[in-house]
Amino acid sequence: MDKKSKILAAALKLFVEQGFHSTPTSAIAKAAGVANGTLFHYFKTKDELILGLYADIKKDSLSKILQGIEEQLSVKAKVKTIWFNSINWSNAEKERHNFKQQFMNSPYASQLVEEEIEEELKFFSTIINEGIEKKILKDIPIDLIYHISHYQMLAIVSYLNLNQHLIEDADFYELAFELYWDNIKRV
Amino acid sequence: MDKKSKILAAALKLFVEQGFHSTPTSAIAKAAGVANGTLFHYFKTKDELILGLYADIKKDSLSKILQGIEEQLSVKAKVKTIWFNSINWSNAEKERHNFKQQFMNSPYASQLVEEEIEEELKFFSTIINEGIEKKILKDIPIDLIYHISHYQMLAIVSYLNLNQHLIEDADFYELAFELYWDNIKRV
DNA sequence: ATACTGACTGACTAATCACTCTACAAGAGT
DNA sequence: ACTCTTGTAGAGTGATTAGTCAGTCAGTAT
Repeated sequence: MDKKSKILAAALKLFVEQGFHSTPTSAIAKAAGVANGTLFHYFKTKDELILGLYADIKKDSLSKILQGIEEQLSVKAKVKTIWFNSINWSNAEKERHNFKQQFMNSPYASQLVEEEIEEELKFFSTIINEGIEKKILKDIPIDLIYHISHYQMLAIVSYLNLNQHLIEDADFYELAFELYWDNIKRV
Repeated sequence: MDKKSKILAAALKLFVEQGFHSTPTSAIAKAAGVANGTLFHYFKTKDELILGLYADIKKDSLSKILQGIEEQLSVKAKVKTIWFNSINWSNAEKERHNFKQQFMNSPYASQLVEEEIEEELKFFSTIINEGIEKKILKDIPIDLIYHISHYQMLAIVSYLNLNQHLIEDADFYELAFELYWDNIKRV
């Protein structure tokens, strides 16, 4: 692993444990096993490191979430795939998930360009749109469906964190997905 | 307003704007119009101030959320009241809401005693339990319903923040509540 | 009057922080 | 052999921070 990756990995771990501002750059460098100056060689400022780490994580999450989406799948199958991918990613990448949440709920989030926020929504929208047109999904605003979907997944991830024994329980996922699907499907 | 309240108010504003750790205690004291030492007279450490502010906000939120709950109301009416109260509180107290979110997603959250977290759940549980027993609500774990409810409200609050024009739209609230109710009611 | 209390002050300090600077090493291109 | 670039190091710096401390002052009880 090159030093830049080591710095990012160490930063992720420490930020999640201690928060952005109570994690000194010196501690990150030390944990990464590099010199103080090396950190600033790769990231001009601490903020750039934080923003860079977020961008990194978002990219990773997005690519994992879109895996296995095929055009010919039914709307429900597509939605289910995204739903599973999202929750699996959050379960598998707890630190990254926590960082994302901490970041999104911090004043840093407002430093993001609007466009960046929309990237995930853009993809989801296509599928939701298809569902609405085919009268499979409720005819309500797309970004309302997106918000509800996003937060329902967060709810499941949070619930699973408190009930670790369910993480391997396939039945639970089926139940949770059907709960979600009932919420957005047309009746 | 006494100085302690002024300190809490100033801290709230600055924490939401700049985050916990990039808000110096000196800035809080200045914004509150008190001397530096006064802040430490009321709060032994900065952490105690942050934790104290959270406790304050939680108390306020809880009391507002429980308003108008009467024993003789139907389960649906009770749930609806809580749902409306919660969303109204978040809309009206944006800064407090943001602080709560920032706090809950930060490493500070883990400093909380388990009991404290459960306070809100305890009240909600009684109602959910009644609903399950009367076969009005789905027969799934109470804290799963709680998680789904909590996050669905967050979704609506977040959606309203991006669509301010709906904040006064009574129809929207009815729609959003029915969406939620469909999710948890027995079919 | 006297004594006492506790809110309040703001200059002060020791520690910590983000970031800079100089130096050096290894490789690549000429 | 020569520079030029890139990566790496870590001591150093000026600014900033949380928290302290010695003391002022208004109010209250005796």
